[in-house]
Amino acid sequence: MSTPGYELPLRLLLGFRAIVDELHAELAAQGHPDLRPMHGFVFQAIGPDGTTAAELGRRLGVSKQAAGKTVEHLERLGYVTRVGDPADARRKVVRLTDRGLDALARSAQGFDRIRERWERTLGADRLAAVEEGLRTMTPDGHFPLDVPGWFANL
Amino acid sequence: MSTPGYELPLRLLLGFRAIVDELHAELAAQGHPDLRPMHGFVFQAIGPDGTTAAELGRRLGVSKQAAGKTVEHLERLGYVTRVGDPADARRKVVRLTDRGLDALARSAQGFDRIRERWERTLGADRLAAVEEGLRTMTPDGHFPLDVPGWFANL
DNA sequence: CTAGGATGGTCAACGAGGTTGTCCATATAG
DNA sequence: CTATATGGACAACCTCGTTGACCATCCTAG
Repeated sequence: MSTPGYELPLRLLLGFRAIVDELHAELAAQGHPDLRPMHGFVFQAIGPDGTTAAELGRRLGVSKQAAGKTVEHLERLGYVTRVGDPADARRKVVRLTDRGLDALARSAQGFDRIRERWERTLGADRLAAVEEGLRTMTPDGHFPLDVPGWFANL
Repeated sequence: MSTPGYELPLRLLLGFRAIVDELHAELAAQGHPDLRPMHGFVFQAIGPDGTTAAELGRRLGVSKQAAGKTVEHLERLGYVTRVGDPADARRKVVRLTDRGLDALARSAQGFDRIRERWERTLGADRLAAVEEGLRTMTPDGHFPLDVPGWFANL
């Protein structure tokens, strides 16, 4: 009786979830209790130069209205601001605030800490084997940002 | 420059997504277009002998009401039936129909096929290293069904 | 045998977050 | 200048998970 095929995707999901849950517990303890898993993808999609709600919706794989609601929510939480574009009166550019940048930095540090914990538990070689195997089996290059839209249909 | 910590969860998610998308495409082409990715895990949780909605909720980590709604939905799609338990008039046992068993069998075969493809690409030992590492780092026992809500809400 | 607690199922209200449809303001191409 | 495309906002609706409440049924301790 070999390993059943369903175990692999299940473990992948559980691993992702375990890391994300741990990260958000850290973030909550560091002054970001309202951040949710999808917000990291939203911050990445906004990018350093900011973007519009419509463009954000395209990047995230959701409608512009849904993106607009998310932006409004993050604005209430103080993570983003919307400023009018002098070059185009229709556009309202969404930008990360200092608080948003702080959350982004803490997320990066948190992911590094969690990886170090995996490394201590598994050992450097076994963790490297996992990462190397996943690197081989998953597409390289740009990480897709349409995760929120994809997750909704799960 | 060592591996950034954010790569691991991203690769885990990408791997999960790749497998699930591939299986979903197969199932849709085999007469199960309404089956959504997480339903396979629900079928696994129901098991060959059937269960109650309350027990299903416990196994999936959601409320009994949510499990009941999922059962109702799967019942409309023809994948499960609910039959009264003669030994306990409170219980309504959820069982897989022939269609449900067919979907379960095709899912299992699909997952196995995809795992074999990973094994051919990575080699048996490297795939085993990935699975073993994930097995070490992820908790046993729960097939989380609340994934969409988890991703958006917490 | 009965009283009290635990368990299973269902109904109702709510919230988060997504969707489509519509409308208006503004840009831009022909 | 006009026609089309785009960005933003509003409204109605859907899906799905949650909690709270309620009732029927089982089980166990007196």
